[in-house]
Order: sequence, then C-alpha cells, then structure tokens
Amino acid sequence: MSSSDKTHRAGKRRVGATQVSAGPSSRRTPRQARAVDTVCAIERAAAELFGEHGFAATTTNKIAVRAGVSIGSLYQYFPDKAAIAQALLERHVHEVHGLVEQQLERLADERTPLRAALAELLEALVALHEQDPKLHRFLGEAGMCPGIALEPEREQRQILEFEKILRARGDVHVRDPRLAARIVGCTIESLVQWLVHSKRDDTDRAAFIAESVTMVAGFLEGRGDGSGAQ
Amino acid sequence: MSSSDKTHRAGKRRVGATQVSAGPSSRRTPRQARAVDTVCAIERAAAELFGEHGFAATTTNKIAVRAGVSIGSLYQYFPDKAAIAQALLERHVHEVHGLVEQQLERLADERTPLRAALAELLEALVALHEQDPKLHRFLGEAGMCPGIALEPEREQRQILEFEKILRARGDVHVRDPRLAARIVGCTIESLVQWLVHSKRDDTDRAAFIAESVTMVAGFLEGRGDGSGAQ
Amino acid sequence: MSSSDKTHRAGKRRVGATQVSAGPSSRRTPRQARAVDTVCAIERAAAELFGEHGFAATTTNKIAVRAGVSIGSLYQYFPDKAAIAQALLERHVHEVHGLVEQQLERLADERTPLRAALAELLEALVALHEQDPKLHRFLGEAGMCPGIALEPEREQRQILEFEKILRARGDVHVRDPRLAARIVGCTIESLVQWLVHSKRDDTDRAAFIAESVTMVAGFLEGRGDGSGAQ
Amino acid sequence: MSSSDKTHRAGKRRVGATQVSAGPSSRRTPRQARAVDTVCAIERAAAELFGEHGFAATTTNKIAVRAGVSIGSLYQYFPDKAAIAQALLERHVHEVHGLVEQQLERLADERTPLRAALAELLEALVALHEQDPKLHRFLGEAGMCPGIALEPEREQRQILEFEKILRARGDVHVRDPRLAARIVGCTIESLVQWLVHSKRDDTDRAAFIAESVTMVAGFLEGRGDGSGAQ
DNA sequence: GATGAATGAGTCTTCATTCAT
DNA sequence: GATGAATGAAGACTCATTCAT
Repeated sequence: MSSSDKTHRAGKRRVGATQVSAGPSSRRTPRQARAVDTVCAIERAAAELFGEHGFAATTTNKIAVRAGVSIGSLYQYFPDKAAIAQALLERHVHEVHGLVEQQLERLADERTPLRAALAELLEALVALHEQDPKLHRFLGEAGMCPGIALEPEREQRQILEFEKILRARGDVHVRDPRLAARIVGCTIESLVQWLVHSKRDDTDRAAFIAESVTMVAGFLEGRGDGSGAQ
Repeated sequence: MSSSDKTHRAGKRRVGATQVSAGPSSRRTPRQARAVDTVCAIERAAAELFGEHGFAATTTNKIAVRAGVSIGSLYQYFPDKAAIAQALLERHVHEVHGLVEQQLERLADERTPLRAALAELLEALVALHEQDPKLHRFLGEAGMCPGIALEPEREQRQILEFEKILRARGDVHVRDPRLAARIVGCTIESLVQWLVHSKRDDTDRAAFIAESVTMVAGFLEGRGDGSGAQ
Repeated sequence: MSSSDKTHRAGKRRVGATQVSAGPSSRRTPRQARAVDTVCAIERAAAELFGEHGFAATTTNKIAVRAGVSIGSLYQYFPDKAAIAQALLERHVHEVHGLVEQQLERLADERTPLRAALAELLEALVALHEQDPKLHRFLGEAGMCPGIALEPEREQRQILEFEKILRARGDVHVRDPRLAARIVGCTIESLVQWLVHSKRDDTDRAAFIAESVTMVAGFLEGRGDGSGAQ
Repeated sequence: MSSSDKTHRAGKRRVGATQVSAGPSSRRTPRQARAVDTVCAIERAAAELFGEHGFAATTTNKIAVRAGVSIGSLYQYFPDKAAIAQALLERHVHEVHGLVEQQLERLADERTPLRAALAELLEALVALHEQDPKLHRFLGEAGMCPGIALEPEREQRQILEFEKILRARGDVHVRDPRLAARIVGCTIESLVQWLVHSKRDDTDRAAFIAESVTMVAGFLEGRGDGSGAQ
C-alpha cells in the first residue's frame, strides 16, 4: 500500500555498506576500481541531495547527474532509490556503533572515570554527526521512509552491553540497570541530535555537554534519587 | 528545485488549527455544520493514513476516500496535501503546549514538589501521545516534510518560562538555568517519545517514568553535580 | 491568479525552433536520431491536434498518443503544453519571416515591378499558410493562450525594412512611409488569413489576390490620394 | 472531442443579448429587476475577467465572486461558461452591426462623400472597440473557443449590402464589387483591430485612419488600377 | 559495462456543474 | 429564487525504472 511497495525489490541489493574487497586478491582490476568509484560517487551525491532536500524530493536522476554517472549505471549498483538511502543509513549506523562500541569498552574498564567516559562519548558522537549534520538529520528520520528498514539488533545489543557495564561498575548505583541503560541511551541520543541541529550558535557546546554529563552521571551514580538514603 | 517548490502556498489556508465557532451561537447554521463535518472527516482520515503510511505514501485521493468525501471537497478546505499535515501538526503542537503550560503553572508554585510535578508532566505527555501513537510519531518527524513548517516560537517561549521557574524555585540548584531548561526539555521529549513507541511491552511504564524523573529531578536539585558534597 | 501562473517556466525549453544538427557530421548518432524522431513526431501530432481542436481542448496525453510516444517522452522534450505550441509558433514565425525577408529583398530592387512583387508576396504567403490552414489559424490566434509569448522584434524589424524600401523606391509616393508600411503590412496579413480561411470555394483566389494588389499598389503608388492630381 | 463537448448544452440558453423587457407591462416586479441586475453583474464581471485572463483561465466561480452573486445564481441564468462568453460576443456583434448598418445607410446615400463615410466608419469602429480593448480583443478571437459559435449570417448580409452600395454608387469603379466588398470589409476590420491594440502610442490615430481611408477609397474609386488611364 | 531515451502508472490538483438546504 | 458545499471526471506533469544500443 505504501507507494514503493508496488516496485519489486527482491533481495537484489548488490552493494552493502562496506563491500570493499572483491576477492582474495588485493589488487583490483581497473573494472572493479571504476565500479567502486561509481558507487562512491553515487553515495556521495545521494548524501548531499538527501541532506538538502529529503528523501522524497530527491530523484534518482538528480543523484545520477550530481554523481556524474548515467541513470543506468546507478541502477546497475542499486536496485532502487530506497537502497541508496539504506546504504547510507547502514554506513551511518555502522559508524555510530563502532564509536559506541569503542566507548563502551572504555567504560567497561572501571579505572575510567564515569564522567570522563560519558563526556568523551558525547563529544565523539557530536563530532561524528557534525561531519554532515543535514545528512545525519535525514538519516535519523529515515526510518519512516517507506522501504527503508534497519534491523535494530545492534542497537539493542549495545544497550544490553551498556546494562552489563552498569551492573558491573562499582560507582554506578541504579535501581534497575536495564531501565537505566535505556533511559541514558535515549537521553544521550536526543541531546546529541539537539546539539548538532541547534541552529542558534548561542549555545556553548562544551557547557551543554558538561551539564548533560552532570545529569546522566548524577543519575547513574545514584546521587539523584529522591530517597536521600545513600 | 525541490519537488514542492512549484506550488505557491501563500496564505490560502482556509481552516486553521482552531477555527472553532463562527459566532456567538453554539449551533452552527446547517451549511457550516456540513462543512465542519467535512473538515473533521478529512482530518481524521488524514491522521489515520499519515500515521499508517507516512506523508509521502498517503495520497490526497486516499484521504478523501477514507473520509468519505470527494477529492474536490478536500481541496475546498485545504490548499494542498502539506496543509493537511500542517493542520494536524498545529493541532498537536497546540495540545502539547496547552498541556505543558498547565504543568508549568503547577511547577511555578513552589508548594508543588518538584518530583511530583515532573512525574505528572511526563505522565500527561505520555497519555496525550498514546491517543494515537502512530500519528504522533509521524508528527514528530513531520517537520522534514517539504512544505510543512512550524513557527518554533511557542516551544521557545515555554523553554524560557521553564528557565524562569528554575531560577525561582528554591529547591532547584543548577549552574546554568537556561542550559538546564533546554537539556531537561529535550530529554523529557525524547523519553516520552521512546516510551510511546517502544514496541516491546516488557517496559514497565511506571518504573520508566519514575526513573526518568529521578534522573531529571536529581539533576535539577543539584545533587548530581560532580563538584560537590559527595 | 491566472491558471498558468503556477508553473515556472524558466529557460527549460530544451529544444528550440532550430535545433538542427548536433555536430559537423551529417549523420547523427543513433540515440540522437531517436530523440529527433520523437520530437518531430510530437510536433507533428501537436500541430494536428491544435489545428483540429484548439489549444485548450488538446491534451498532452492526446498529443503523445497521436505521436506514438509516451507521455513521459513528451515531457522529456517540452516542459509543458504551452512550450509545444510555442515551438510550433516559433517555427511558423520563422518561416513567415524567412519568406517575407526574401520578398523584401526583391522589392528592394527597384527593377522589380511593385505590383509583381506584391502579388508574389501574397501568393507565397497564401501558399505557406495553405500547407496547414487549421494549424496556421490556430497559430495566428495562439498569442492569447496563457504562457505563449513571442518577441515581436522581428516583425517590427521587417516593418522598418519595408518602410526603408518605400522611401527608396521611386515609384512609391506616400505621405508617411512609416504609416504606410504598417497599414500595408496589416492589410496584407489579414487578407492572406481571410483567403486561407474562407471556407466557401466561391472565391476566385487569383482574382482576390489581384484585386488586393490593386488596392495596395494603388495606395503605394500614390494614385489614390484624394489630393486631386487626378 | 472538444473539451466542452462533454457537457450537455441543450438549447437552454436563457438570456440572449438583449432580453430586456419581460412583458407588456412597463413595470417589472422586484423579482425581475433583481434578475436583470444579476445578469448584468455577471456579464460585467465576465467581461472584465475574460478580458484580463482569457476564456480558459477564467473560472465560473471567479466570475460569480466578482459579480457578487453565488455560483448557483450564475448557473440560474447561464447554462454554462461558454454561454456567458457567447452572450458577450453576441452583444458585441450586435453593437458592431448596428453601427455598421447605420454607416452603410449613409454610404448608400450618394450625396455622402465616399471618403467622409469611410472615415466616419473607421472612427466609429475604433471608438466602439476602445470602450474595452481587452475584452474586444478577446471577443475578436473568441470564435475559436470550443462551444462558442456565431452564426455568420449577419456579417455576410452586411457584406452583400455593401456590395450593393458599391454597385450603385457612381463614384465607385471596381472590377468585381463582390470581391471589393470582401476585401474592403476585411481590411477595415484588421486596421481597426490593429489601431486599437497597438500598444505603442507613437501612432497618430487620425493620420492612421486618414491614410487607411486613402488606401480604401482610392481602391474603390478605381484610381489605383494598374491599367493606367482607363 | 555504460548510456540515456523511453516508459507509463500514478499523483496532485482544478473547475464546471449539481443539488440539498 | 438564492446559496455555497459537494462532486468527480479529467488534465498536467513527475519520476522510478527498463532496455535497446
């Protein structure tokens, strides 16, 4: 019923987020190199256009033109428009998760101070999103575009990982680590988005991050519970 | 260049968010009543379809069919598709802000305990969004649809109001009330969204809200700052 | 407010009146040849339909069908319906002006008898319009269709050229050459139109032209002035 | 096949060009007076809008609004849009023919000098068209609008009348009076149109008319034939 | 592999006209 | 008679996608 359901998209996604090497041979034939260039150009063009105009207002022909390839070539590498967005999204998710994974490792090491780790996480996420704020805004909302879907496994896995860390660290005192992991994850994500997309430059980013860390860390350290008991 | 640049939409919106009564009489004349019914039916149908399929995949003809009116009637009251979404969005924003305003008034009264007020705010927001979660998810992301734009004044005004309250209350101790207001506003919004859209029913909503309040209130009460009394 | 104000038609006309060859080679590459065929078919079909039913009653879809191409192809080469009419009109104007230019050259040579030159001009114009009388009737009135506009420079230029000739020829005696040029130009145009569109075949074309020439030539030769040299 | 053939227009034209009196009674009931007002308002509004935007771009709803009546009332008096244009056109034709008839009567009286009569005819026609040049331009080209048709009888009749006059007058010497009548009729019409619609004000109208008369009268008086001394 | 002309289903939107009140 | 809300057929135009060269 969705407008793109009418097109047949039978598992022919040909390029994934990181299909880089095409074989055991480290050298690629010229043919393949050109293909990689083409795919990159398409993805770069699509990133720009999706960021500037959104998914619906970006046409595959415009992407091809901006990428400097023919529309036929575009369809050689991507089965349909949604696939291009999905590739972008997958790369984005990949990057974010790589970053988060790294930060979680630091956090897992109890010698890393909680607040320092959280601040670093926030800073890293902000830095990542600022590479291309418009595209990342689009990606953040791409989930609702028809035909684009992401397996949420990985995010889920990381929340579980975070929960484990919360349970393990001695300096964390929360009633329900699972709940806390979710709340903190959600909060951090939204604060990063806000910071990146706040148009007004009157926001002191460092202060914003510092205060955000204060809130989250205070919560995790258990000082904020109303019970006053501790 | 965007696909929606071609339509000029200059103040021809005929029905606003709150065109309620046309005169002192509580009864409307027959013809007005018919028109009101038509507009309501269109908005209801649009709310359903936007919620189910998103903006792009919802066609004006489908809206008209679902509303049980002709496509001509739809265009009698809304200049284009975006206007329908905008009307929905405006109503939503209106509702949210009415609710928030009310809660801010409670919060302004220092006799209201901070945590109680925050909990009530969260609960009220969740209740509001649960009336139609899918639509509200769409509305939350509708901002990026081409042709839909909302003046952010009111939100801004409420953040300022919140800031004033933070400054005034004796039980709030934050370094930068303005920053705190923003952070808390952003955080609350995202937590409510998450809660409403969490598909898994394994989440204990009461607990989630309670913990969220713990985090936010702890932050505002200043117990969480790393600087201090610990 | 006019119904055609909504479309912006800024220089996206892709084919002009005289896009003839794309290179020094007289053969076009296969793909260009296909495109040229398509454009020609569209113009031919449009000429027929505009001639038969007028501008408003001719739909782009009907043009495409008659041309044997898809509606998409039509819009690949013409930004909108008016552009097709305009292309036709431009070609027509081009033809007429080419013809007139040629005749004016003859007329500029004083050895050419005035009446012979005028007769030939009229005959040539009638012959040109008779190639497709209905289309040319449409074109004659196409100026009023919304979105179709022609720079009147060329016509103006030819009237000025005609004026110069009137001044130069010894056998022309008119009070005001500029005025005479305008009057004669206007008169000739209308007589040609009338002749071509006179449905009744009871008109002897040769006689009509001869008498027309008599009127115009008499005027230019100055025998008809009431001033009394008679 | 024309776009308006789809509507059924079965001889229900209710108002003609000059349906003024409704009966033997010189007093009209308020009802009828209102109706006449309504019809006038509609025709006036239509005249303005057709003149400003042309037939296609003028909607019946806009006519009704400008006339200050409801769309329903408009359709009470005119069966469809073309009927409004036709009423305007009929009035115009009526006016023109009344004027021409009058002038032909003068011309029939041999004591009236030919040139004076022709000049007066041209002046009267120009004056008539200048009352509302844009509308009259529209009317001049309205013939091609689908659904608008005028019986050409009257025009034909006047050409015949003119022919008779040409035969009768002693100061007219033309080879073929019928042809001459047509040629002169056509020429006068086009010159009047040109004069009325010439945007540039650099044209001296009196001189234009004088020269036009010179041309036409010279032709009719037979001085312009190339045969020389006759 | 690349190209870009061609395709056509589907969208938004208009507007002449009807008819219940 | 007047009103104006409702109707819906029809049109202009888009754009994802295919395929002959």
